[in-house]
Amino acid sequence: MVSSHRLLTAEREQRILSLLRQTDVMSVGELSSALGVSQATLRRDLNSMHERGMLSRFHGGATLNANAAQEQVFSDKEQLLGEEKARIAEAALQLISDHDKIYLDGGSTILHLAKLLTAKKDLTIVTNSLMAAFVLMESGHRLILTGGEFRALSRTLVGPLSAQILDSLTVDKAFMGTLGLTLADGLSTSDTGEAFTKRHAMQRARQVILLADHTKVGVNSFVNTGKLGDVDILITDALADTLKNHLEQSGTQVIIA
Amino acid sequence: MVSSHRLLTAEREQRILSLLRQTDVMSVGELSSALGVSQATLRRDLNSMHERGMLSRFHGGATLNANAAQEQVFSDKEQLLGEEKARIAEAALQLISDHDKIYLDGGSTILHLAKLLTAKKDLTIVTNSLMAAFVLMESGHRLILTGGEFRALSRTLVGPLSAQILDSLTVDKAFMGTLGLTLADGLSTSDTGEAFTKRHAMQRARQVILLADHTKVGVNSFVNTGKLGDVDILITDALADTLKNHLEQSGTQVIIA
DNA sequence: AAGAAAATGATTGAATTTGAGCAATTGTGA
DNA sequence: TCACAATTGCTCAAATTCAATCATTTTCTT
Repeated sequence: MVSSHRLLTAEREQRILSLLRQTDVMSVGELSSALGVSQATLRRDLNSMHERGMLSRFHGGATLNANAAQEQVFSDKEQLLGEEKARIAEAALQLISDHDKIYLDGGSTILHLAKLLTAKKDLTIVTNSLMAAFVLMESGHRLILTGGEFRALSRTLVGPLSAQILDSLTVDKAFMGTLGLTLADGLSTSDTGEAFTKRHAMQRARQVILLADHTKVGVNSFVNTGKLGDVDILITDALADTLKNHLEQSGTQVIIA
Repeated sequence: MVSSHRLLTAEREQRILSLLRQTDVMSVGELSSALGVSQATLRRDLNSMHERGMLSRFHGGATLNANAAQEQVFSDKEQLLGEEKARIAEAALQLISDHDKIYLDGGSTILHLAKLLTAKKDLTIVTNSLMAAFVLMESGHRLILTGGEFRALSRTLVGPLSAQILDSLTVDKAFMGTLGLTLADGLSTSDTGEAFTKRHAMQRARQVILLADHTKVGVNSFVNTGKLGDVDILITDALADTLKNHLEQSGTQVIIA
């Protein structure tokens, strides 16, 4: 909405990151005089960047160290629809509270979300995604992997073995991805092992939150992984009104990010 | 820059760690004068860092976590004794045939081995090591992770949860690492969860192969993980004749790489 | 061009951090 | 075992930083 403002703040953010890369730690005062803006503005910038997981905040300044390693890691298909997925991930982040126990499914949208979790404190994170595990390795959160057979295509752990651990845990919220989503057939994916694990994960969560960009809507993949009714909240970037109304009438909250 | 800038929390923490890496143990007084802050502040820092597992506290001062000193970050550790570990790993590779089902433990020596496995065909690899999993992600081998709680220091999956999958599988050969190895106390490691997983893994293997460089010999860490008699083959880079004879007489084959 | 919306900078009270003093605890050596 | 010294955790005041608020400026929309 305010594109030229964004350019200015975006420029500041770039310079903040650049300065932090040079000098690991900087105080609010140092940064403020380096950029020629007031400390109030800088605090607003730092807090906003921290909430988006771009840096670590502490009393008196900021640092990049904690999540510096994650920056360049894995830029596969994250480029594709990066904007939309980032927005969906940020909306999902708002649903997470400190001390929550959550499940993270595979997929690049959820990988986006994983990178933002540094902004939260003391989470218990259960996941079958090897990439998410990699991102969260140094996060300080409690991290539990489901185990199971590794599927190279999605880089997730799937199949009957994965259910052994999964079935013995319960989480507050499960953040799920999907390959397809239709009114008639519900959720679907391409691999039977993957579907098996998804179904078990969704059963073990008090609340199921589906992250799906608009390209997934109307697609029916190969194996069914659940009904739309299993989803408590759908977060997407765009959705036809008819489908939106239908979902909301059947009890699924829809968030357009 | 501003010359009179008080040290920020993050800055102090970095310098504390850096000082401790140079000088294993430091007293509160030494650290306080080295950083130019009061002892009260330093105690608060040390206690906070201790709670986060970054160092060990004792009456009068602090030291790097007993484990951290040994296990540290992988990039550092892989350099250390790289020659010896590479030779041990190559000797271990000779014991693996195509189509084998094997278990890979954590540790940098075994990570070396994992990197060599591209030379083999159609292996089934079970592991609790996240680093090994990353190395083998694109290898084309069948890869199974045990699951369990992630332990940052060793980057492995440990604890009771890991046993659920482990106990339902059987492998031909288990390639194990260790932190300590003595005639009297057998194998030992620093974490109870880690020990639990190691014991289960060794039980599920027809043949247990221990990879340990000479720095591990004579060391007794914290938790016992098994007897020397549980080991079928020991691969190391150097071993005193007395110990070698003793092992061979009790049925453990010794390979000096 | 006028009005609405957003960003910025200053101000103020609240919250956090720091350092010093003091009682309680721990470790040490006789 | 006892006493002595050192270390620790605690509380309190001073200093710093933070979050919230508001006037002002800038930018966007109509």
